[in-house]
Amino acid sequence: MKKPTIKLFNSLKRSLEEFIPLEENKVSIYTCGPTVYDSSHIGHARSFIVWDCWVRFFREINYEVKWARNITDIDDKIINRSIQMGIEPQKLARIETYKYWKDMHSLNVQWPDYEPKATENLPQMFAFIEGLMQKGFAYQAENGDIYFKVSVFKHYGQLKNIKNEAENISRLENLNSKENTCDFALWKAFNKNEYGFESPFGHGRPGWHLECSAMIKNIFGQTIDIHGGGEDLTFPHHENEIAQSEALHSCQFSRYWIHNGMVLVNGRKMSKSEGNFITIESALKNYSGNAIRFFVLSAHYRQSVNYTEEALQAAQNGINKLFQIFAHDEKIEIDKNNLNPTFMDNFYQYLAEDLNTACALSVTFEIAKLINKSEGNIIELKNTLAHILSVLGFNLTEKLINSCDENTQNSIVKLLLDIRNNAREVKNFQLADQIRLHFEKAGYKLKDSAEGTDLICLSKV
RNA sequence: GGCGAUGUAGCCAAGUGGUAAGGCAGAGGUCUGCAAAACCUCUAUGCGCCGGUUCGAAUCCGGCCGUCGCCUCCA
Repeated sequence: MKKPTIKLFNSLKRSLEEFIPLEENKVSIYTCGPTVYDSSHIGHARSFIVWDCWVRFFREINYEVKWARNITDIDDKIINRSIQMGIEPQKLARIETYKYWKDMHSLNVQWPDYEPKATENLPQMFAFIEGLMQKGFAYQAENGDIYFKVSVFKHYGQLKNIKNEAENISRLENLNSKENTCDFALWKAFNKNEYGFESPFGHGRPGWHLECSAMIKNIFGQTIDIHGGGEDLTFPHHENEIAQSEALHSCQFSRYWIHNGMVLVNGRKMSKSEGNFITIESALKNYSGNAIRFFVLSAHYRQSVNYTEEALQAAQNGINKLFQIFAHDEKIEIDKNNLNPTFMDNFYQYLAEDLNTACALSVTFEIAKLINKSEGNIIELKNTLAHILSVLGFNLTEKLINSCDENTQNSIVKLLLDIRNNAREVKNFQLADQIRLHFEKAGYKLKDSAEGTDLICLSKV
């Protein structure tokens, strides 16, 4: 297969560019992960699904991908929440990390190759700060805080597109101990009795922006191919990452920057602080992980999308229609040597054009229609459809039919017992015994009494 | 105020010069014991508004209006 030319919208240049990796056939990609202090919501889900899809696509067209996605486990929010809950910050971080992993699993988001945590990279951060101080890009204020000196870094404002100093006025009026409002904290000093870590600069906590720069340096070195994140992170987070890393290394930090659009609720950004969020966990009560993924992928990743129940239901109906095709298959096995070249080519072209997943999804419906009409090579078409769905990251093991949840199973058992008791009443013992035998084969003994019929699990007696 | 997006049918959403993908919802039909699923047909002479460039514009240019994001923690 010929590798398609990938174009992606580089936020750094604000234009669509051909992707040319540093090393041929290799991609190093870092995406911003969560701050683990509370449940992830659909906005987070979108971001994680989009990066998962980028990575899956790169792998599909035979790039050797190294993907890192961090976990921010030091943060004021974690500390504040943990105080409220009366537990250690690191314990809260672990609890929330497990929940996050569970959400990622439900959404079929792949494990990244590296998942660095801030708390596990403190020495790297110390070294980073020391390097910046030695080069004159950082200073320690009287209160012990260490700040990055923005005025010394001449290339500040690449992502934000700042043209002159006057535009670069922060809304923050509080200088604290900073020399300039634009300067940002690399290290925040705290009293010994407050939560923090020992460092060469005293007791305190690292700044958020520093974390990503230090971990990227640790995993990938000075330059990576792609850095991704939500578009709300472009400023100041990503701008500051660039400043730190390029100041220290005197070379380009990330060659391409990709940013995903926001999920809106009633026209407003879904966010914790607005309180208008739907957690992944709660959405999964009504819709499948595949439906959430379908919802995300049916819009271009850079657009903002509105979360509505109607949209999620539409996504659920859409994905159900596609999976209906595999409803009677025991399991889905993909033979990569039996793919429809025309559809695959179209599919690749769409994804290669800045990951146009909406168009890529339209290919699946074209194939589905042919299969449902029994036109063409059905085995090849089904195989192609399954493969495309897997590249988009859908979970092919989610069964549509012949499976039901525990509540439904229990109610069906009750229904069977009712039918059997009705049969006994009308002396249809053949049917009653047939049902009894069926339960016994499944490992349950039926015991009739005046109070009704009890179900005894033989393996638990 | 600065920076950046965006406005396409009831809803979601593709489409950067050649005559409006796809999905959801809806209507009618085929099939069916009844359903479900599937299939067929229908659903924007028009892409926020007004001008301009062009043989030709949703697409390019200018103006206007609306919406959103960032500039403060945020995916």
